[in-house]
Amino acid sequence: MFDPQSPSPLAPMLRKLEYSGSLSDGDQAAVLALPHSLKTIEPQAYIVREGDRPTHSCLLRSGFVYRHKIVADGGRQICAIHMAGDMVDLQNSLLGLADHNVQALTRAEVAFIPREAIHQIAFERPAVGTAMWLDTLVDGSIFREWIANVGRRNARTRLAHLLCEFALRLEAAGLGRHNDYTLPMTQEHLADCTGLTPIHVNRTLRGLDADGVISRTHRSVTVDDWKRLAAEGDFTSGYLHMREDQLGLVQ
Amino acid sequence: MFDPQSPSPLAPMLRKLEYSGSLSDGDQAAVLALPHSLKTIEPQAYIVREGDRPTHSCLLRSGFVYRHKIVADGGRQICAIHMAGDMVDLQNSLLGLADHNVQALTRAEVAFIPREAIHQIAFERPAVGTAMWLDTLVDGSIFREWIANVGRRNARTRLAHLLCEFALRLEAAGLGRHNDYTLPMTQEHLADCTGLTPIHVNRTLRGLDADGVISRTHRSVTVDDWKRLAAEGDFTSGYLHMREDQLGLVQ
DNA sequence: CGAGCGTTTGATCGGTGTCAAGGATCGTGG
DNA sequence: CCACGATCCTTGACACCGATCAAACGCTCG
Repeated sequence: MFDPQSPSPLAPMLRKLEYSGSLSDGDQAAVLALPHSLKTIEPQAYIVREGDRPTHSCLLRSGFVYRHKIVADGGRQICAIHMAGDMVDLQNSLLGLADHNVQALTRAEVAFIPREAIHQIAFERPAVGTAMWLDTLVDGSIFREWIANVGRRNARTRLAHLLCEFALRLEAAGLGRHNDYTLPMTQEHLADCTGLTPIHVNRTLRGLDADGVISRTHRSVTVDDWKRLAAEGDFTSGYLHMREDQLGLVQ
Repeated sequence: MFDPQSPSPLAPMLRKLEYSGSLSDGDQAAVLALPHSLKTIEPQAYIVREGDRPTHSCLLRSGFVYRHKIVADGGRQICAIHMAGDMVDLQNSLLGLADHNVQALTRAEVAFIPREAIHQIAFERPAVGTAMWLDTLVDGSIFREWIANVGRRNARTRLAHLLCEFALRLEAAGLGRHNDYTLPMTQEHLADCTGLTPIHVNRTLRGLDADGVISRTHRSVTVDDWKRLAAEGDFTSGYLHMREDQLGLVQ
């Protein structure tokens, strides 16, 4: 069922779970041996729709997905972006009724894990349970920061902040470097993350570019002046609750 | 230590924890017997400040508290309001480093519980642990709704939505009725919940009042037309994840 | 090489912010 | 019980950030 010689499809999960300290060999093996089914999701495809009653959580093995809500006038608000290693659906599956949509940003490889298996391992192995609980608390911390971002910052600050967050999370996930990374999002996605229109996102990004804070080519972002970007974005990394060694040279 | 005849100071905790089904007598007794120290917090006093390393969670026994962040230009964004029965500080104390402030809105009676005791009961009694985990997930769900509220709705819709949320949560907590309740917040607080200015909150509330949707006298809100308020606020109760019997006659 | 999607640009509009000042209400202390 | 002071609410005029509308451009991928 699980061959310890070859990397398990669930291996990306360990990185996030070892936030609060490393797991014992037994805990790690138990995580990697969780029952699951692998699936590839096409770009734009929905993983969960608001109103669904999902019975599985999913681990994102590669690619990007985002959570969003649609409001009355048709507007879309993105409330989270997830990348390889993230547990994407504890929120909806444990609560029973999905209160938001989860959609693929790029092609994504996921592993669906039955909710009961998650629940079981959480309480049979407290170190794993604690790690998963903390993971949901970190998600909550990022939600709070996003509330402040869209509620009380202007367009330029919002975007600079978002770029800083992506920089650190991508670097921690081994998907880029904080001062040079590829963002698989259109300006419309950025607009829906920040509560702006795509037109204004465009103008604002060009402003950051013209001022020498960042450079952009297609989807890749180069941070020319990290300290300035962080200052413009009112960004401090505390709310991400990363370990020292994950923060690397930044901050 | 704990006299089952008289109500324990921790009794308000049970209401929230029994969301996912009732707890056994043993679980209930264990919750009520958690070590704790009682304290009264004056209005405006801080319970946790950003940057603190809190070692205790606290149960809110009476009164109201709010979570907020201060951004670079001095603006304040409130990201949650808590009322009697809520566990206020799982987020900060379990994560270690506080990423936001928690402040008293009114005089509040709280019970501080050591973080280790929370952690211990969560894993010794899976039903309690599950209930606490779900509680943090519901908090997260509300955060997501607030992101959408400040990010993609106009002033009138934001405020109507907020009033609907308070209506249901206050009623569920036994602190009012959904169509007639007292709100212990100033218009400045409402502004900081919705990412608006107090002046615009004032104009918008007057508008809702003039249009016969609500009536206001000092801090009390009467909902004259619940269906209309919910429609104006783009409000559906799903994201609150309340039990059927808590939703009462609404929806 | 062509089609489609995403980006860029300009002109104008409107919702919300800002500034300033007056008015109501509540809690406090005499 | 009344007077007072502080806080909160209310109102108006004006400014501005970001939205909206419209159209052209350019890059990618098939």
